[in-house]
Amino acid sequence: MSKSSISNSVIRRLPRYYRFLGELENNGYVRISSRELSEKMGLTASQIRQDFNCFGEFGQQGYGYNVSDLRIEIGKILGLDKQTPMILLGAGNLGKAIAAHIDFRNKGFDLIGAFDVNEGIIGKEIGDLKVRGIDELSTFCAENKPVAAILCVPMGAAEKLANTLIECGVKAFWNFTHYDLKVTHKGVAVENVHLGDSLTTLSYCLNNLNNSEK
Amino acid sequence: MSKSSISNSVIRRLPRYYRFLGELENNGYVRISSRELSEKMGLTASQIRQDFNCFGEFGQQGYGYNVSDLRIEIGKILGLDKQTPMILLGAGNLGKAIAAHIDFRNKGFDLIGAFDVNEGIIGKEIGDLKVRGIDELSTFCAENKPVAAILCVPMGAAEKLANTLIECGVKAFWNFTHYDLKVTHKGVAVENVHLGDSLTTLSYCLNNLNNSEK
DNA sequence: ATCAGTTTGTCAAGAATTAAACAAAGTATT
DNA sequence: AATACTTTGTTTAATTCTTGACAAACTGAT
Repeated sequence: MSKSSISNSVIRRLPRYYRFLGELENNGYVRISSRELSEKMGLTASQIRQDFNCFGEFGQQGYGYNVSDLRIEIGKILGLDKQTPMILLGAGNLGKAIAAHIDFRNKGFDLIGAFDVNEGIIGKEIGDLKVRGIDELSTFCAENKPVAAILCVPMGAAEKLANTLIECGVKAFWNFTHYDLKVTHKGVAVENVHLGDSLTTLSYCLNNLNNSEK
Repeated sequence: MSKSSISNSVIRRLPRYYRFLGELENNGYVRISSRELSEKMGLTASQIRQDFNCFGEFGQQGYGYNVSDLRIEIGKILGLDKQTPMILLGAGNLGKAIAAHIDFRNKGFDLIGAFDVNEGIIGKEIGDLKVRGIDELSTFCAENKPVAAILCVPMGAAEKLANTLIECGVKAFWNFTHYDLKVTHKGVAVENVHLGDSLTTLSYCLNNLNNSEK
């Protein structure tokens, strides 16, 4: 209720801070200054101090920041102390790979179900989950109350499915479809991934390498 | 040599413009105004006009933009008229899924090889490619001159592998590892994806939904 | 051909983001 | 305990990005 209006730029940097602090901790760092962190991360020390100050005063003059404490604080800000129940929609190549590849527990989520329409996929195992038919979706949601969903379905199915899920109480979408999911409903969070756009951007950068020098 | 210093914000929007223009064309649109496009994309018309103007004058007063022509122009800007040879490093779950899921040809690339260290994976098929052992990498590069690489290897292997590939002539990296690949070498393009950070951001947004209203 | 309406390209104002600067408050060593 | 050094939190300045405004130029209908 307190910390409204954190800028999007700051939010986008938070996961990276969290990641670097974890690595520092693993490498035995107990404390770190904004200057040293800025060198490791390729940012300015000023920006780091200002980012952290959006959420409170975590450092100490003359000392710097306690790595472990700061990491825990940022983890709380990111909601990583929670375990939001999440389901996967679309258990094809990509959905399966994401379910297997991501460490959900350390990202604030708990993957509790997977669904597909393809008869050839239904019943198969993904990790310790069995893929369910999409017809079981509403019953499952009523019983297990998932709050987040991964969308790995074809573009055409995305919008309708998202609306169904919202009716079932889903409040967060991690969207890998080619459909730009809009945040029309209030109180719903959307993260559009768009791997294709990412690769397209790389194409631009590659083809304009020589021009980029000022 | 002409169009230096296009801002990163503009570049990040280009793939989305290209995508939307493709959909418009498929839906039979011949022309579109910045105002109408802005409504569809959720941007301001002013921003769209200024973005396009970074690259030339593609519109016509009183008429708008020709959808097909504009799409082709943006495609050229993005380098999508090329077919840059690309290889995949790490053909596990994620690598396989990406290779299968992405339409490389329409993103300016051509996937010509896949490599792994795991004996259980070497020799398997990914699409029409056979996974090669990593020991074949330098020979393959010498013969086939790949210019881009997808990194889907464990974090610990990323940096060393990237340096090897740069020596082999690779100039663009699509990096899915947890390692933040830095662009130290001049003339090398890097696109770090970091799916974990994306999910972490979603966790933040979900846990701060109520606070985000001003 | 003229005229009302539309839409671009561009300039200038406004916001937002990033960087620099520095006093205040700590640390560490003598 | 005193002094030199370090580093934060915060203010101020610079830069970048976005939006608003409007003349110039075109369309399309009369």
